[in-house]
Amino acid sequence: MVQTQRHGQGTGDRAAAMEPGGQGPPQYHAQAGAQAYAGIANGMTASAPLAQQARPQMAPAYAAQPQYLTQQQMAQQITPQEASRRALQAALEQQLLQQHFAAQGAAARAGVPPPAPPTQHQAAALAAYLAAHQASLQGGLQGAQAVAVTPGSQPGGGPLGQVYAGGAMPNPGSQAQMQFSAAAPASRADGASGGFVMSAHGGGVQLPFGGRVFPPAQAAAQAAVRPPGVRPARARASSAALAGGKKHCNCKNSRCLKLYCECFASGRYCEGCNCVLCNNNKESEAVRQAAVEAILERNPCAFRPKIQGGTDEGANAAAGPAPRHNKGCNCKKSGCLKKYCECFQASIFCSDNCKCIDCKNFEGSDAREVVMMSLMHEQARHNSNAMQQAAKRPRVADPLRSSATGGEGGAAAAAATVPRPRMMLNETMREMVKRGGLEEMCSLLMLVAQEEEQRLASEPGYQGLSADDGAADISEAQRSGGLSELYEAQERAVLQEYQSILQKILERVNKKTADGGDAPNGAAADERAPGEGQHAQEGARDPASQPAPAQAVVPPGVPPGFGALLGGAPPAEDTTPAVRPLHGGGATAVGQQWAPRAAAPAARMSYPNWPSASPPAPPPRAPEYHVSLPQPALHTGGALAAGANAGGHL
DNA sequence: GAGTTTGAAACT
DNA sequence: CAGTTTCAAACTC
Repeated sequence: MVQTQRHGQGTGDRAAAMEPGGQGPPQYHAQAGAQAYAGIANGMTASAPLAQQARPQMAPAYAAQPQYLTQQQMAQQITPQEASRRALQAALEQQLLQQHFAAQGAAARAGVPPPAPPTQHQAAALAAYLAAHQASLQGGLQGAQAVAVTPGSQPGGGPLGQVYAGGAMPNPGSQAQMQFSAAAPASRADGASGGFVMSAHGGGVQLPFGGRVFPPAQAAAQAAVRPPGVRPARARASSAALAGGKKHCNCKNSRCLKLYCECFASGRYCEGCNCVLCNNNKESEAVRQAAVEAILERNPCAFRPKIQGGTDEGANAAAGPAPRHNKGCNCKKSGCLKKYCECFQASIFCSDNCKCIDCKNFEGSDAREVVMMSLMHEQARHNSNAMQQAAKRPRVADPLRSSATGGEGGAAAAAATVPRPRMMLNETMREMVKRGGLEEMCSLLMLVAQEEEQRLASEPGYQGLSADDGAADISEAQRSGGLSELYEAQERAVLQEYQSILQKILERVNKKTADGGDAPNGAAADERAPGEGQHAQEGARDPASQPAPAQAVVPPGVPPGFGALLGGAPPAEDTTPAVRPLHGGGATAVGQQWAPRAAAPAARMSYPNWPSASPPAPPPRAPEYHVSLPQPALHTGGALAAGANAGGHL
């Protein structure tokens, strides 16, 4: 497995750490790990069990040291930290392989070329993640991140990148930094991205070339809602066009060498973008490197994820720090309810870090709820349309749909044909909220919901919408592997949740009526005179008047406010049997308005391709890993638990 | 698809 | 550090 060695101790500034030969902070070398994972890329088939396939492939890389130890050997040789690290790696490795094999299966069903196996870069990314994890265990960092920047790209495979491990440190200023090396070449033969930024928040680790590795607890939830390889259609297919979860930029003047460029900012080479005079590519590596250094000189944290902290999946929302934007937003006109706002885009509430004006992106904001419902409605329609498009499309092999892009051309095409949201409806809803017409709004929403229901009912094969069948439908769709079935199930679940939310709003209106108050709830507070600083005006955000906001913690790619859809029900079919969450994904009580009904939890859904901030780093308080492996049990007093208690985990 | 709006990044 | 300009994405028509 990965031999993460700590060669030094201490702290240091990031810039110094990145200077070749500079006096470094702790150096971690995950070379063995990258080599080990190289075995993953050797082309395995989906016919044999994962473990049976992975292990033999990896064996050569570990030839120098025993890979499988007896329990006695383990007890003698393995420290608790090492045991936890190995367990984590095994779990992540399994996910990586599962993603790959599932994608293979999906490709086979769709008649498209199989996806490329995990690359050495992915392996290196994983190794970096593990290194950061190790650092967090040893350094006691809270909410540690693994951020890999500045690809080394030395021919023949020099240092692949830099890993920065940081986070909310118990001791301000203390940071552990490390460098990992990998035997893998610094860039893929196909010229794809060389650099990457990983966010090791609870939302998982975004691997450099698509794919995402989740901590065990989330992996199960993810697997439960979406068959790997099946991508929901996109919300917007123009500039937000995604490939493997990546956006394509359209930079014209920055040469993709400034942080304006999302590709560059996220550490990726531009690939398939529409940019002009792009220098963010392998060929211009020298120029690119200079740009990276210049930016880091100006701001050493420039490539760090903008969103930090938070809880895992919201299950323990009250227990951990809420995710927040590092710098905070400065929105003036959008009310922080449009994707101009980085907080909103990242699916988090605005925080004290923000300097926004007339902010409506806080917990309990009715204006936010309206926007969320609008988005949800749009998403339901969107999925429905995509489903119909997919159903109409004959399943034939399309040579133009390359595996490199995840074979999502179909989804893109479907998305491109999706009609625009009902702007009039949205405007009407906003107006109603301004006037305090919650009841009117609810009536309207009811009508829309009925319309959707009737429309769906008119479609052949529609089974109707019951209160409890959402999850079962999705599971069934997964088993059948049908894209259209999945969308159908998703839409049903969305409508179900939609129904639930409407019910809640009506209950609130009724309650207010009963209480003798007819004020439009938070809407009145939301609609304040523009120009007033929100922190002065938002009582809801005043810590003295309201408890700390339990942030809506949602996985990356989930539309803001959809968190309640995701966390709760255990997967109908646990696809990661070797991994079990320590604190299972219990029902997520994210903001009271959005909590699913206890009696009829909605099916959890995932919207992985929802355009989100780059890098996609939402949720998260560091997850508490607990992995069942054929290794000594991780005793609670061990590193894992110790790390968790100290917040020193990823 | 063109034009406008918005807010982050970059610059002064 | 504040104000201004540049930039690209989000949004509207």
